[in-house]
Amino acid sequence: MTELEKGPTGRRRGRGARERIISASQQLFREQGINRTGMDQLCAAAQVSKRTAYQHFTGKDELVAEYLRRFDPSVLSGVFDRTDLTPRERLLAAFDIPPTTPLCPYIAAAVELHDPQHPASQYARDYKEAVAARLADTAREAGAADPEQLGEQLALLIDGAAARTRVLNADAFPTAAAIAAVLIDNAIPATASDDRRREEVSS
Amino acid sequence: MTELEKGPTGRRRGRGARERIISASQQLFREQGINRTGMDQLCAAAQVSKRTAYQHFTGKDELVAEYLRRFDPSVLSGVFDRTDLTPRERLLAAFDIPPTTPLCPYIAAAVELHDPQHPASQYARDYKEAVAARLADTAREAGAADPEQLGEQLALLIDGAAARTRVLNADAFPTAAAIAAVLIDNAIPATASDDRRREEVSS
DNA sequence: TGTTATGTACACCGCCCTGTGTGCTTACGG
DNA sequence: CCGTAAGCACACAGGGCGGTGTACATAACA
Repeated sequence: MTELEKGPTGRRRGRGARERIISASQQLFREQGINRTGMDQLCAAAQVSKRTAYQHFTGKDELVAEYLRRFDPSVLSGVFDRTDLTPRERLLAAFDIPPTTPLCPYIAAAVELHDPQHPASQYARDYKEAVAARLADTAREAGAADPEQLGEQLALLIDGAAARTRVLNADAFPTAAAIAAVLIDNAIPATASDDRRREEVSS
Repeated sequence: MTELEKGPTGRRRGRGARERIISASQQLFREQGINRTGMDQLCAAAQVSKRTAYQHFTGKDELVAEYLRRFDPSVLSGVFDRTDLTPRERLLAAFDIPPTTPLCPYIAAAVELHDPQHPASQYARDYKEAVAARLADTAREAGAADPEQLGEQLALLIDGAAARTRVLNADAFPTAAAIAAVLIDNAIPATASDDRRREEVSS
């Protein structure tokens, strides 16, 4: 069954209702949250009948899981694949988020679902660990003494900035970037090639 | 830990139903989240009739706001008022949270309510800013070069650890504490007192 | 052509939620 | 003692939610 997983708008037989549903959920779940988005509204936004939606997904939970599963490409890839930046610049670029980003949906999902056993919560953990791993890879490339530690630290900074931005309604990523710069400089033994700002502690 | 009897509000003849309601909401909203806690369940836990609850609070929103408003004493005070610690130790003690703490309820509330105009969201902002201010005060006491910046940075670390703990279901505060130690040491010009501890082993 | 998978339109169910209306019981203060 | 206000028990309204049943329409492919 369902061999229609052709990625680009699977023009198999129907007219891609499944993609429209996922696309609508990407938008609505982000804008309004998961619990505040009803299936009626979602189906209306996707221009899909409710019956069709429930033929593609056994329930809302499965849709939520798929919504989280399909996320990495949009945020993760854009930063780490830039070859025009040095590894150190790439680490810092992770904190240059466009102001359009509302909030990391994985944090929101973990709070809203409130069930660590939920499949979507598992995807959230996977994503968070994947981000930390990629940060660690880049940290290793940059010559950090303990790449795993630095990766975990930078990941924590990103999450902190995301959470704080949400609560305070004010961009907290510059603060996180400043911390990241300090951590990176402290973690890289002695790199003369980079433009790192040696900090003489005020003075 | 419901030690609800005899609040200062018990001036009337009633048996402090209001305090019981707030106490129950403290527990249930934290354990289950706001949206997942119905008024029926809450009233049952508080041993209060639903009618009484709605005579004390015009609606659930008002109760949620009050739930957030009454929080600072339990978490905030315990750390900053310890005179047995040096300012630097006090800053680090903010990351020594007991494992009983589920998650900063302000972050959860901001996600669950999803409305920056909600009065509870305003309380959340006030609290976050108050914590940052107290951290800044302590940082100033510790002799930091830029206390406000350090306070904001440490506050971000706390929020990041809270969010990450929630998503990954694993304690992230040790990592945050390690970052905090680096930031503090970098921010304090030259600690002649030299009370800096040995480097904590960060997992 | 016909079959089958896919999608549509709309009504519908049961559940749980916030919030009320109504009448009754209790505790206190004068 | 009685009066009054706080609190209680119970039922119920109104609505949104997730999810389903049924009958019909369309596109692809044999």
